[in-house]
Amino acid sequence: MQDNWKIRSVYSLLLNRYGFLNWWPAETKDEVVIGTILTQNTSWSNVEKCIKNLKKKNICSLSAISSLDPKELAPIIRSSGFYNQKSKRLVDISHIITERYSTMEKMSEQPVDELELFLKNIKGVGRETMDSILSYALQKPVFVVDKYTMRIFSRTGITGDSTPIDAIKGLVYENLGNDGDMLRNLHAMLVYLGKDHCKTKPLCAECPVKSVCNYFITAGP
DNA sequence: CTCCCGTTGT
DNA sequence: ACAACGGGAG
Repeated sequence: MQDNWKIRSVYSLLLNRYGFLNWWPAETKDEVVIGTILTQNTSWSNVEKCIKNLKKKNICSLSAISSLDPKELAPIIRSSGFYNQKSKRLVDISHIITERYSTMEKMSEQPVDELELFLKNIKGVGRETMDSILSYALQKPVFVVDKYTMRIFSRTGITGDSTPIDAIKGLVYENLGNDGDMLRNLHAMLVYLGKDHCKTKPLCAECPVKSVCNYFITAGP
């Protein structure tokens, strides 16, 4: 057990600023899965339009998408970028999930280890997408590590520059516990912090965690 | 390391 | 016009 005061400190500073966020904008579990694929290397505003298009056509569900031809789906999700890849991946994952579990409800009854093995073998589902599905669609107690997490943890000095994802997750579980709602809230707050302050060119002036951030204290502006 | 891409902000 | 932005596969 490696004790890391800074991570606890960052959590409470973030909670202070953002409060409890009930996050991942989606109406259904299917929609979360669809969103995790569409938002790969893409900002959320681009994804929203796709979701809107899918809803308008009444095909915003895994069962509907599973019977689509990627060729006809591609133009509908165009605004998310990489639409040819994502179109194939989306039809593929919809097929595989509905085939195996029928519904997301059924799927969420399975233990995490089994779900991990299952998800990890799907093309187009990498670490972050898998963890996002586990956490936000299936309500499992999993911490999602994304680009913002890495940047914020490394700048603050919570982790080193290239700490592996598993180590980051371990650090979070050991110091903050593994309550699902808390883990989802932490990830959500880190996303907000990343968008608001911890950008490539950081805006430290109003940053809620600057008091414990190595980047601000030493190298910072 | 390269390819896959549209949207938003400057 | 052009830079910033953001995951995964091969």
